[in-house]
Amino acid sequence: MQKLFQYFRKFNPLSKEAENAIAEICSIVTIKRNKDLQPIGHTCKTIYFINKGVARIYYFKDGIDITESFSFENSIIARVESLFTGKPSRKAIQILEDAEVVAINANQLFKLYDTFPEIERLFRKIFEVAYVETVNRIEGMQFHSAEERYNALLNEAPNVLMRVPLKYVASYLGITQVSLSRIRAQH
Amino acid sequence: MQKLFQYFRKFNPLSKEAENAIAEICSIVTIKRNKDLQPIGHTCKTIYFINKGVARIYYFKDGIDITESFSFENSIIARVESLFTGKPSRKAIQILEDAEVVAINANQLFKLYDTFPEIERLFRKIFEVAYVETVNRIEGMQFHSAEERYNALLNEAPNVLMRVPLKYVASYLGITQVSLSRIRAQH
DNA sequence: CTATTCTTTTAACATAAGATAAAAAATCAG
DNA sequence: CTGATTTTTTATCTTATGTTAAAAGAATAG
Repeated sequence: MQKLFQYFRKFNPLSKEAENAIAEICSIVTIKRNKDLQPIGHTCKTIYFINKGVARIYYFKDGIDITESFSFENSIIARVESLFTGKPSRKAIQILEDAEVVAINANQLFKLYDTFPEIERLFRKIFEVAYVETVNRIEGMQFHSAEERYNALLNEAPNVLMRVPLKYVASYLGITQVSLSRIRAQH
Repeated sequence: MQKLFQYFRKFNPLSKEAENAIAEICSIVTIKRNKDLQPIGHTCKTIYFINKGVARIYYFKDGIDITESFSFENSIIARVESLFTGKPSRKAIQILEDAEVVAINANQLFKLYDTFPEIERLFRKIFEVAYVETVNRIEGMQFHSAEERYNALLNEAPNVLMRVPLKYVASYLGITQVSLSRIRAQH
C-alpha cells in the first residue's frame, strides 16, 4: 500500500483520514503470468495499481488478439470505457509477468468522492493525465509509418520492448507481427 | 448560456449558485469561418462550448496540416494536452463554420473547484466521457483499413462528412486526400 | 535434459495506400 | 456574373505493409 500512496502524492496529497478510507476499500491480489485479471465481457468495477509485474489490456477483433495498452509497476490500470459507462467491457486485463496488484473497489471509491472531495480530485487528476496520454497516442498513430511508430516506442518506452513478447507489441503498434519482425531486421 | 447549462445537466445538475458562479467566468465569442479561435503555440487557458458552428483542432506534422478532431454544436472543445499540463500547445483550434461559442476561463474555473465540489464533479464527468471517446477512437485506428474507417465515420458521424471539407476529413482518418477520394469513388 | 510448444524470423507474393501531377468541379471575391 | 482560387477527383507509378507458409530459435513442462 505504501507505493500506492506515494503514487497518489504525485497527483494530490491526501489527509491521513482519506488515506485510511482508501485503504479500507483496497485488497492485495497476487496473480500469475498469462492469467486474466479481468475477463472479457465483465463490467469493470475495480481500479488496479501495479506493485509488481506487467499487464496489458487486450481484446479480439475478427478473432485476432489486439493489445490496447501495457502497464508496468507504479501505474494504474483500468478499462475506462467500462468503468466510466457502467457497460460490460469487450476487453480483458491479462498479466504478462507474475504480479502483485492493489485492487481498489470502484463503487466504494465513487462513494468516497462524496465525503472526501480530495479523493475525487485525486482521481480526476490521475485520469486527466491518462486522458492526455491517450490523446498524444492518437497523434502518434495518425500519420506515422510503422517504422516510425516502432522507433518512437523504442525511445519513449524501451521497457515495453524489453519485457513484453513481440507478438503483443505488434498489434499495439497497429501492425502485424511479420511487419514488426521485418522492421526490426533492418535495424 | 442556456444551452450550456442544459448540456451540463446531462452530466451533473448544478445548484443555482454554482450556475451563477460559472456564468461569471464566461464570455460569448462570435468568430468567422477560417479564423483560428486559439493559435498554435499558445497555452490553453479556455474551455469552449459551441453554441453554433463547427470547429476543429489541427496541427502541422512535417509541414502537413493534420486534423485531430472536429466539434459541433452543443459540445465542448479544448486542447486538453495543454489545458491539463499547463504547457503550450502545438495545436490550434480553427473555426470551420461561422460560430458562436461560450468561452470559459479555465484558471477561474479551477478555482471554483475549491468552493463548488459539484463543479469539479461536473467537469470530471465531462472529461471522463471525452476520455472514453478517445480510447474508443484508438480502437478504431488500430486495425481498420482506410475504407473501414471511412465507413465507420459515415455511420457514426455523417455530419462530419456533410459539413466539413474532405481535405480535413482525410487527415482525421489518417490517410491522404487522394486516398479518401479514391475510397469514395468506389461507393 | 529432452521433447513439445510457443515465439520470432525469413521468404515470396499480393494489395492497399502514398506521391506526384493534372484535370475537373466547386466556391468565392469583386 | 465572371475570373480566380480552392477543393475534389482521376490517372500513373511506387512502396510499405498484409498474407500465407515454413524455418529457426527460445521457453517450458515433465
